[in-house]
Amino acid sequence: MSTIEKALMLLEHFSSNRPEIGLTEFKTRTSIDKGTLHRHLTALKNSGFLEQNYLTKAYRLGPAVIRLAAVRENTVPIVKTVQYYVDRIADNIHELVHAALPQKNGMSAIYAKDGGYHGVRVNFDEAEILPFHATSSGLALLAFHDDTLVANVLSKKLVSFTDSTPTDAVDIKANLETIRTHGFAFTDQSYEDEVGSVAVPFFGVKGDAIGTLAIAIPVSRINKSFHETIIKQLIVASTELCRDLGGQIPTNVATIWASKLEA
Amino acid sequence: MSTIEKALMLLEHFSSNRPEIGLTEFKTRTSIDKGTLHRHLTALKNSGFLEQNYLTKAYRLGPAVIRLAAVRENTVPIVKTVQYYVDRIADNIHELVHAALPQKNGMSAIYAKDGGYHGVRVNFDEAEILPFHATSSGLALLAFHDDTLVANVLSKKLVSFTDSTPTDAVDIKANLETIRTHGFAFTDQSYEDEVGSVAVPFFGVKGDAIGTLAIAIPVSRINKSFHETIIKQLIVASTELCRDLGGQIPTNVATIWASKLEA
DNA sequence: ATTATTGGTTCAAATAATGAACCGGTGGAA
DNA sequence: TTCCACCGGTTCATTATTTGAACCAATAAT
Repeated sequence: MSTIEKALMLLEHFSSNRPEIGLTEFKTRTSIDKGTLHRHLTALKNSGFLEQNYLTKAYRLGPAVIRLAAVRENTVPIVKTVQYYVDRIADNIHELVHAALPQKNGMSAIYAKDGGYHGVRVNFDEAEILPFHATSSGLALLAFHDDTLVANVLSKKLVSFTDSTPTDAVDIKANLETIRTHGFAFTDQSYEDEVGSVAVPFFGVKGDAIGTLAIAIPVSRINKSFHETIIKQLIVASTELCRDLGGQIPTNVATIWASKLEA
Repeated sequence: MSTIEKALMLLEHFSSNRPEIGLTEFKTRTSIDKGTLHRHLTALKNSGFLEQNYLTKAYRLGPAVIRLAAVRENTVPIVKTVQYYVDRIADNIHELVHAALPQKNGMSAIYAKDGGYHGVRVNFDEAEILPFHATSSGLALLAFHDDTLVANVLSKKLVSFTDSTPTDAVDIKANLETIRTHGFAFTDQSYEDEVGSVAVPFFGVKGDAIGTLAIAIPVSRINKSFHETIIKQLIVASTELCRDLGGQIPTNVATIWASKLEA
């Protein structure tokens, strides 16, 4: 792996939950040599990707990422486009809805809205990395992305988050096949206890999944008719979203989705 | 310079005006060897910082930057905080107002609003890099940031954009001194013909300038009383912004600003 | 059909990355 | 105070990666 990739991997450790990381903490998290780490962090700092808390010396993300995100959003306005649909679904079904994009090691929610006026809410931390194998977003993406990503994900150790987290590569492969035939993914407490989720992919110009729309619900509120309502909403939204983004829904998926909507 | 920094410098070439860049174009823009470039671009692509237009093979910014910006904004919500003040000023004075943060080679506008209902408008491209020496934003930041940045900027070649662009390091240093005594910076067609601008810095916890609030106006509309109105608005907004961000206005600046407001 | 231009690859030579040991400062604990 | 542990940061010989001129393959232009 190139030095560049090694250094950029360091940025993946930051999240809303962990906004600042010191040198020693990085060392324990990565088991990279302290000298090397310091050089990499300094390079990232010099490039504006990190800055240092001048009191604690801990590193946090720097201003360069803001500019880049603005340019990216100007180029491919996914966030802005996605917001409309997430809001719409959230308003309709009164649950926590989010859209996520794939990163190297999982999905990252780019926008979420909790339309709920329920007492029990699903907790949600934007910009957290959602593991591919344990979340409906991740599975929905894997199922409709290219096989190399699937192979890559399954070749690594599959962390268990709850008693229901699938950690067997064969099981997951079978599940991906099911997801392909159904046109959506769902999970039952595989990432967080008491939380189920449903996700559909949305597609890019090549007809490959470039992101997902998903809903997370406390398991107590899931029942068959609600499940069907949710799926229909997601399918409709994803269809319109693909149109907005200039994406192509693969014909087999389009067929499956059409039949779901009729039902 | 480290390989990491060299690779990350490549990202600076992207802007709203230039969202996609091919290998050969990169080569002409950077005069880095094609082999090296390709390796770097591939590393950035593998890390999610770039992705490729699958038809033209040109590179554009990737989804990783979106996640990072979300985390950064969650950590230090500058963009969100700044919007309120930019909007307020724009609504009051009906001109193009923007807030900018320093990047490696200039300022980058993170938010802009054109409050104008004038016929002649200043053109503005968000996420463009505004050179330090030719814009009021850049000068305002230099004047109140640490001296190493000033030395760094002045040691490089100072590009001329118009007939009025200051390109002499001594002149600029003198101007920075003036800016420090006035508490604000202004330029007259030094970056674009027919456009003048005024900027004030805002400060971080250490009392160092971490960004700027600025206004760009067609020179035809500038006059003394308007100039004074603008400066007052900027000073008030920056003061409140510093409070919101937990920043410290250096005492000498605070004194200067207070006297301006009384006038 | 030919040429120019594109993105991408190769491999010996040149250079930068690495990491064990080290430094200096800070904040307890004895 | 003295001691120790822990922090961020630095050094320099060893090692591994980066580099770039030449090359390849595919596409677009003439």
